[in-house]
Amino acid sequence: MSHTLGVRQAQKQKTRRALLDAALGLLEGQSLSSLGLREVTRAVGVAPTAFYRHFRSTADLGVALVEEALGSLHPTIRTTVSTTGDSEERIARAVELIADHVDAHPAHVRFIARERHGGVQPVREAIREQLARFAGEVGEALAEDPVSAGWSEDDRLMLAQLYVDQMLVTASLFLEALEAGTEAEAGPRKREQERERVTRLATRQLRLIGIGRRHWLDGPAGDGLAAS
Amino acid sequence: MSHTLGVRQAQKQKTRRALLDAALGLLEGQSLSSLGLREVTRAVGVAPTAFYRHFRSTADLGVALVEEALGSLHPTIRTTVSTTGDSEERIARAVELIADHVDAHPAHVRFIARERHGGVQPVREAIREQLARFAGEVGEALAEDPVSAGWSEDDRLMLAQLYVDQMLVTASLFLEALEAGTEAEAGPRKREQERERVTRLATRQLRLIGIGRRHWLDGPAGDGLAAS
DNA sequence: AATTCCGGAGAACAGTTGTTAACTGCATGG
DNA sequence: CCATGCAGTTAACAACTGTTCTCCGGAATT
Repeated sequence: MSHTLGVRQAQKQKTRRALLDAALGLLEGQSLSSLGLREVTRAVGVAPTAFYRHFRSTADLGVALVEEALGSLHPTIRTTVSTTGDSEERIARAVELIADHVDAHPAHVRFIARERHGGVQPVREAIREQLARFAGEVGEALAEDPVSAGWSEDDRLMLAQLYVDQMLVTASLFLEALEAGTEAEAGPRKREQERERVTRLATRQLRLIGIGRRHWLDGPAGDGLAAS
Repeated sequence: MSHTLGVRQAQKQKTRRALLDAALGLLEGQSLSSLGLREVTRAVGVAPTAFYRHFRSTADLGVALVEEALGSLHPTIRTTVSTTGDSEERIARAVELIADHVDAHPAHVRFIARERHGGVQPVREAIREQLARFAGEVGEALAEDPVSAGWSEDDRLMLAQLYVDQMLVTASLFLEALEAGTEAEAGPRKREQERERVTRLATRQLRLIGIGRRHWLDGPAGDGLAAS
């Protein structure tokens, strides 16, 4: 099997990595649709034409970045959702997991949030596809949870999508909190505060959704309260 | 009062409008950070330098677009949230209102979704500010709703933010549904189907949130079910 | 050991970009 | 009616873009 890959392909993948990393760095201050091919190669210290040996265009590179940012996340999400324990504990663990992920890979998170609705169609498509996979997997995990016993698959999927979107919203908030501490002199003091604020907010939002989930099958007339 | 504005300023606002409209059109296929000043003026049929008579930069134009897209939406949202009636009816009305707004102003919706996390900081800021105002107003409206009686302001605001984010997610889905019917031969048949699908999805998600809302104060141990 | 393969370099292309300066014509206010 | 103000024009600038073609050197294959 893995026969150490040869000096040739090793170097190739090395500059490929350099291109991806440089692009990700440059994308902190702009969107993909304005990222120039030359800009990337210049940052790496390589000739513009070398770019074509790895990607057809910057859009192509963007799709590769999507794979890198979301592709390896599927097992993590699966195990997080289908973990056992008290409802409160599971929420706390999920929120903490999101916060840690944003801390570890802020550029990836920013890239996904930015390009999900960005100006490059193939990239939007790639993100949509990955998120749909997430929703499908969360939906499957919900099927094995007694709280969702008796739910139709349609309902499980609508909740799964709610969870996935909520995850993205929360990740984006954590990212903003991270950046709030990088604003000149504001210092890591405010960053900590903001992080705590987002944690509390996301936790309570997930809690409310969880409550709605537990009473979903109480019956259409079982809510006992008319609104106003 | 309004003394017919003079021929001079009338013409100025006319080209200003043309610039804004042309930019909005061009932004359907790219993001603001890649929108060129010359590109806009060329689309209008005006000299590049004329741009400076109206905006300092394309970022400036973007901020103006944010105002235009969200500024006039505050009264609509306020009345929608604090409308009376059955919970189901209110949800249906809200979803329909979102769908109609996307139909009427698709370019505005796409712009906001795209630039909310886009590469131009002042525009992100402007959007964040408007959405925060929305959340605040929804929070106030919730205070006058008996369903949220006894809620802390903090809790009202966390629900309001959940509603606002959910509104944006739903609007974005309706926009995708709209575009699904513009893909070559797919025809308005699929568009209608997709629109119905999104309507059903958003309705049930709001329903679940509403259920969670009604049971929010049932007490921390009142959920009667342990999760797995 | 000789030959093929291929990642990267170099130079050149036509076209684009934002910004400056000095101008023109016309509605406006005195 | 004349002088001012100002939206829009014209021309030019240096810098940048994506893409093509030709070439080089060294690893990979035979």
